[in-house]
Amino acid sequence: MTSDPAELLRQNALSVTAQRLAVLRAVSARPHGTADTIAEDVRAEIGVVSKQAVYNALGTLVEKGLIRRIQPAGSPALYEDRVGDNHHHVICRSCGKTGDIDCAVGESPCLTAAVGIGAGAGFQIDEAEVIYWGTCPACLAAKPGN
Amino acid sequence: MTSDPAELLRQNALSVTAQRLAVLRAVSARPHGTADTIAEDVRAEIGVVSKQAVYNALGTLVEKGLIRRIQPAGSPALYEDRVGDNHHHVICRSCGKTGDIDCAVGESPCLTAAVGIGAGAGFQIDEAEVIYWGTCPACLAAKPGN
DNA sequence: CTTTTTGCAAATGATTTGCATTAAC
DNA sequence: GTTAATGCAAATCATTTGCAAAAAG
Repeated sequence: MTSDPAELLRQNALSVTAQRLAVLRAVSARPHGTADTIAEDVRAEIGVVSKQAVYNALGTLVEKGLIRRIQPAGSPALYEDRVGDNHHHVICRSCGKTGDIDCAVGESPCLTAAVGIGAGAGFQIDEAEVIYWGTCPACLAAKPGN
Repeated sequence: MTSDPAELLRQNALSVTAQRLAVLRAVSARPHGTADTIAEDVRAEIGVVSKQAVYNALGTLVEKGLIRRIQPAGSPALYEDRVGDNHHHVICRSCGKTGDIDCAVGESPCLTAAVGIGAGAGFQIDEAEVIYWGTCPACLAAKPGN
């Protein structure tokens, strides 16, 4: 089906370029990478890419729903290729490590939970962005008291 | 108890300055204001304030837990004085209007839901940041099809 | 050949940083 | 008088924008 990156692009009326393919691959290979990280990975793969090509590709891919953008407070945006499943993220305050968390409450609990409540009543919710802030196991071990 | 702003500052080992008091008041008076909005409000109250004093005050107050910072993707940070209660936010994609949403699932469902799950296992969660994206009633009415 | 994308540079916007001046304690 | 906070300017960082050159369809 849509397992082939090039095919995936074509299906979305996008030109198939080496940069986009590399970006797509980089996002898959290293989930939760920043635009910078991805640019590096892409460079490692196809030599050179301009920062704009990366931003451009990422933006387009997000628009088409091929990848997802996560924007944590105060940090650069992260990108991942898990789309369509309602999952959320944990971010370590110390090292920035990011993990996935499958929503524990069911299918899309946050969305249903939010509809028609108090001060936010009447809003037509289309997306729930959930970020858990905390400390990852490694950092917990490294700095027990400190 | 801590109803007096000046007292509140004192309790947190902070100097009581006109700017901080005004910032505190502005955040209470206009929840979900941006740093800019707050700066304006403060200026309306005490004449002049530098942008830095505002950022400074907001940063300190957030650190001390007197106010809360909400950072929506791609938009300037918002500030509010509702702290300590596990509530979330809805933001309108069209007009940016922000509303509060009391967590429908109970006390601190998101926190408990997250502990010890799959890829995020072992994280010590200390905060759940939830932002619902959608369209507010006004914008829904204004642009039905468009 | 026409349209889209890349690449380079410059622009934008929010937030931070450095340091002298000023106010708080 | 000493410490902490303000104000002004400059710096930083992620991301966007504009436009010519290059590649895709």
